[in-house]
Amino acid sequence: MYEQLKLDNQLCFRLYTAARMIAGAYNPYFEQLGITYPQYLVLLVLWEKDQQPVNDIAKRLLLETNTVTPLLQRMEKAGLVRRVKGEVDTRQRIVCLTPQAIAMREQAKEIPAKLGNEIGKYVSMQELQAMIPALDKLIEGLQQTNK
Amino acid sequence: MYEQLKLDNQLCFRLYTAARMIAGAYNPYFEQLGITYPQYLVLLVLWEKDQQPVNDIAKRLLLETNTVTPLLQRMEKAGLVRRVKGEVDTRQRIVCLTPQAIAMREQAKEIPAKLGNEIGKYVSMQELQAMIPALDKLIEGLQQTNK
DNA sequence: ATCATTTATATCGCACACGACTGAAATCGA
DNA sequence: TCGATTTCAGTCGTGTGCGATATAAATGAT
Repeated sequence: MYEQLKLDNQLCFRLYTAARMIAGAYNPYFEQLGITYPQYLVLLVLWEKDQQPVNDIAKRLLLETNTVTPLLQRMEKAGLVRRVKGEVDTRQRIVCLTPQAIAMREQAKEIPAKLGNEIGKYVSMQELQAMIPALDKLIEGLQQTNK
Repeated sequence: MYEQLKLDNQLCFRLYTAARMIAGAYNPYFEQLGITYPQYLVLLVLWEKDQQPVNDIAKRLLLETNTVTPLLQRMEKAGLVRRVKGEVDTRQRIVCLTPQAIAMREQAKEIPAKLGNEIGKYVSMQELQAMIPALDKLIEGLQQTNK
């Protein structure tokens, strides 16, 4: 009767838990670098393309600006980024990597492979890869719905 | 060279985002009930079996007690649970559903199906079901590693 | 029986996440 | 051109998550 309300039947709980578990597995590596998982995501975005306004970073990570702003402020305090006033559009704040954060890329380079090894002990890469299209469709769809 | 550090190549980012998106999709329903997603998870656990100590709930949700305790305190303040001293082991706090929370089960019954419809617009149930074994293996594996 | 260890819960501090809202700058429309 | 609207970034309040730590009760060892 309440079959649907059983925890074991809920895909969402698994996604929620898996995300936390992976973040936990990343943590030892991030600790060495003095960053957090969301800060790592910001670095990924900026390593791909430096000097982006807050909004572009937020959109890329599918986060709200009121999440990203404080995140960037903490990263600035930690010496990872600078936030300079936009010249074309003065409302914007352009986020730039510091030399320290640029150098950090070399350290971080090995992390995904290490995580991959860790996770690969438990799940085959094939199974993991197979999840990606479904996740992308889910994200794409709900992202529209939620706004 | 830094191919591994591209956001698009990261499974973890997708899990993290998908979990947030689904939570967002749940929110309209939870708002009506005056609960949050983690509180809903606690209710799922207690609807299955009432009167559990804090530790059992935490273990079931794979959360730390220092996450669950404040969660339960908020739920107690909201009139959803009572936390009574354990009689056998006085260190324990047995968490009990209030009549209000028991009644809420009827309201909540429809939620998973509604979410299923929502998500089903974008991803087939088959694809979603197919992810479950991989997620379970991943969670099981990392859960051990992370402690 | 008594002391050391373990266990159950809790507190504290910090870092997200997000809804609601604000202020200032850019843009749009008549 | 000039007032209305939109956009960008930000603040504030609330609710998680979790590492570190505290406290009291239960358990184990001698």
